[in-house]
Amino acid sequence: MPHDLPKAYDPTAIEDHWAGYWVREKLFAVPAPAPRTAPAQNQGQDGQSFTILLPPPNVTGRLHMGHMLNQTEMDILIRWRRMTGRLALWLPGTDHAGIATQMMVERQLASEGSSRQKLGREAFIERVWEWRRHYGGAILDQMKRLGASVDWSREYFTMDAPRSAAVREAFVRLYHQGLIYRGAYIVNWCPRCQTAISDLEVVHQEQKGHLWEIKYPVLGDGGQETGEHITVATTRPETMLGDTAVAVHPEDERYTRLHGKRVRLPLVGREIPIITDEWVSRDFGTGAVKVTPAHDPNDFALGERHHLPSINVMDDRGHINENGGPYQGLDRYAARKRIVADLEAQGLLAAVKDYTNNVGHCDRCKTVVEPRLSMQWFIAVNKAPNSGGASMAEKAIAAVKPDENGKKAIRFTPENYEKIYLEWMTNIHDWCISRQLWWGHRIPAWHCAVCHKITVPQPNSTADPTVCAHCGSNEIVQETDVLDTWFSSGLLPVSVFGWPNLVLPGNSGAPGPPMMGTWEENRANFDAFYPTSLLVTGFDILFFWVARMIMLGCWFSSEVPMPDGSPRPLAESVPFREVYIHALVRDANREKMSKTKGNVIDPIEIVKQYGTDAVRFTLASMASPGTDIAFNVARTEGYRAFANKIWNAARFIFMNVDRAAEAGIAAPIGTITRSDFMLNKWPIEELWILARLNKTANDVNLALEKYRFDDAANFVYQFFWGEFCDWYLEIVKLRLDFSDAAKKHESGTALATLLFVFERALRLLSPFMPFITEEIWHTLYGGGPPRESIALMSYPQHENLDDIRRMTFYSSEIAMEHLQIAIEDLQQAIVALRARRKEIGVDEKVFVNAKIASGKSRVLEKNLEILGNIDIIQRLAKIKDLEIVYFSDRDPGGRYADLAWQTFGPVDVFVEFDKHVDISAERERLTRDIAKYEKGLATAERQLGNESFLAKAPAHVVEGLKKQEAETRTLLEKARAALAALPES
RNA sequence: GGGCGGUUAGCUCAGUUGGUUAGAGCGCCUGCCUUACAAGCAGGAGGUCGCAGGUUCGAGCCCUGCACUGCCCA
Repeated sequence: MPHDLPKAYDPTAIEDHWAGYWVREKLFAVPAPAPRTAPAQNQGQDGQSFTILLPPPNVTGRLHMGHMLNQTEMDILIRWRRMTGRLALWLPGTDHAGIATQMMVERQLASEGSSRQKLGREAFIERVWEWRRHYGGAILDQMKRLGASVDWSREYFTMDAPRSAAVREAFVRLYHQGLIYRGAYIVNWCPRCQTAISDLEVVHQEQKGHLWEIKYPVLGDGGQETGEHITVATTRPETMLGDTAVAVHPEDERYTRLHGKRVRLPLVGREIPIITDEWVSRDFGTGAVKVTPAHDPNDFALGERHHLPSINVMDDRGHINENGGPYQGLDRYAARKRIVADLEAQGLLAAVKDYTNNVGHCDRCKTVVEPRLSMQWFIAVNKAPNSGGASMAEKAIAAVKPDENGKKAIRFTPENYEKIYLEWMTNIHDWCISRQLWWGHRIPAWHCAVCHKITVPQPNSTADPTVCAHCGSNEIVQETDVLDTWFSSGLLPVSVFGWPNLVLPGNSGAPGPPMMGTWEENRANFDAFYPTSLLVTGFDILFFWVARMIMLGCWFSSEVPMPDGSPRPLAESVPFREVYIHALVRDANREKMSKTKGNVIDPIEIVKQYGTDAVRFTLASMASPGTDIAFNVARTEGYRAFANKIWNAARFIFMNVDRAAEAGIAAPIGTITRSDFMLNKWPIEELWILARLNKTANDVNLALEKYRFDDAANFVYQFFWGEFCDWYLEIVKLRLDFSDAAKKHESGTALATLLFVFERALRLLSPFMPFITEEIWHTLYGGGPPRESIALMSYPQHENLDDIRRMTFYSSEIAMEHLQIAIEDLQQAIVALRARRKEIGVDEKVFVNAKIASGKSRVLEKNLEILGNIDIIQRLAKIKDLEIVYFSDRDPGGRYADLAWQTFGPVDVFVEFDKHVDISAERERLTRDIAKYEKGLATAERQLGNESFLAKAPAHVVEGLKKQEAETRTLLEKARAALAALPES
């Protein structure tokens, strides 16, 4: 089997193939567990499943760097857990994204000269569905291309039939529990989107504006103007049309005499009272404020307290309405101009001051939000349900707060998000869930034209009501508002596993809503996969989505009994057990990526240039919890080089497999074939690399447990490149001589170990770089791999070492440590020889004679180890004859003044060469060294002379410092002697 | 206005409960196309850990103040 691999790794040549293969072969599909049969069996309870729900991207979206980071992290974790033997399920899907999608289609209609109004609601919705069928899969296709190991057979959409059924059932249940109400409240209104938006969808931005001070004429008892004025300050003068009071602080002495008086509202002529309220800030503006309950949340609260009327002066486009008299029809900003001008003309404008304030903008379209009074639907998050018990917010707090034993049902990483979450949830306001859109889940409530009451279907009913539940009239029409998109995505953790079908009584054996499966299947899925194990997401949707999933998930899952039939406790009703919050991906200059700045990095473009694996590795290696990622392609270039390194290691290995085959040596993969267990028959590099592989596996596993993607990636990188390639491969070249029949056994066993380690290293790397490892792994098995994919193999674990230990005399930790020291000595000797060669200008290619001297502090056996491996030193440091001597031999006078020798840490080296040493360079180097040693020695001596230190510091610290002091002293002596021995120049 | 975080090598970041002379990748300098790899190999330079105090035998890490900077909430 010849292995013809191109010299440089070309990811584009293989990635599409494997991405398609993984999807086509359904490698990551997790079928529904066997349906549960009574009595209850315990299917998902032993912690063996590992489930992640993909934060659903907007159906209108294109993959950006944030998605790629998010998905890379999830894919690493799910691939890793799958390889460690867990039943690993990753559920993909998309979000119908009410406003965004509607905007997208409206824009399309506009370009055709049409509009949604012209089309009508029904046709418009059909048009959106059509749009979704055409373009809605784009972002998931990108995900497929990036190799995300999700179960595509379980793909969901927040508007599909099962999810719609869940939304309807959730709404009606909450309504009948008294937790959903309709009322006129101040909401954030977007005049462009023509819908209410939640507090979270408003982004505040500092903006330079003005503070207008307006004089309101004070009226006397008879209603006549007294000639006196009260001056109010406002940033939005146009809202004065809706003023219903002027408010001052009760203790503000400037206005005491005006308490109880009335003023005439300029331009409008309405008489309104002056009221007192402690909310008014005496320092703001003039200390007197106008009160417009219909257009400001604070004023609304004030109006409630003082029973003021609310006068809405704007329509849904932000234009002045019929209540604005002569200003009717004007846009809010045009009205502002006119009103200011008119006030000025009447001499009622006292002042105009520059003022910077925080203005709310619509998160979607950046239009300035208008607080506006309107009829909306809300969830009462702080209210107990009719049946009694905790409120939604209380449950959501209990799910995160440590209980009396310090246990948490949901754990956040990084931990500080727990505090942020609890802070928010403790101060949460009722959730406005209605949106004045057409695209979305239409609210299942019917208005009666006769009695004006609302009819909401009973739970567990699929039919829509035909008559009013209160008066029996058949003149009922369905509410036109739709639900907030986050309402449906908040239900996902339960709706993807068959809620509500599995709690509807009497449903056993009957099919649920379309696409939902049977009650038994739903139940089996729920038992196996709920609660999900982990949620990986960005902090930007902590409140939007994470918090809402916790609220809704805890609420609705609590009625699903445990597999054994017992009631579900809070710890088992949470939607996920862990939340990992990742950071923001910024550009190389740490700037937030934005379309307007033009610094957006398209992950697909980068992937095309460098390969998916390299981009994934970049993100992983920088994904330290809590730190933003400054994405720099220089890093990606480095990891493309890493992929290339692995590729070429594979080429080297395949070349040797081929050579061995020609010599009639078969090399089995995955077994170590040493038949001779004698210690001295085990080459030092084999034991060492096996130990390193083992240690690396351990480190990587531990790092991933803690979501330390950066550490995990770096451990693998360091092992593969710094240890496997740089040292082990270079050393093993000595053993791979297949031409010599006498060495057949040795070379065959060396190759077997090489293959053993390489194959495991590929598995170790696979979750991080799935494409290249899959490709090489399949090639390694020459078309007959033990599984369909490396991703289905087991992940290397620490325990593997026990087998190796049993096969050798390295049966103790101490022996392994000894081995570690021995190889380090060997490496140090090689590094020292190479450095010395460089210092004295030996040509890279030339083999020279050399000597090494090691100190008495090093144990004799170590030197023997080196002697036994002298060929390694010779090869790696290009040495002809190597002599090992002791310090006493190398320097009989004890003055260390022999210029031909140089000290490198614990070893002194001598390299035979006829060229002269560069005296000035040598002097510079030695002077620098001496300064460094002197400083180190002074520090050490000061510490060791301190009695408190000796008394209080732990023994190993004192011990270490003493040893270090002695070593530094020797190095200093040597350096001083060498400097003194330098000839004058 | 309230709250949270950050400041460590030229750049981007690690640094576990305070403990021996602070690490990595990239970049930089020097020399090499050594038949796995120039997307490579070998060697090397580079940091008074934002500033000022304090606690301690000992501080990048703990405390106080200051400066700069980012984010969230109102």
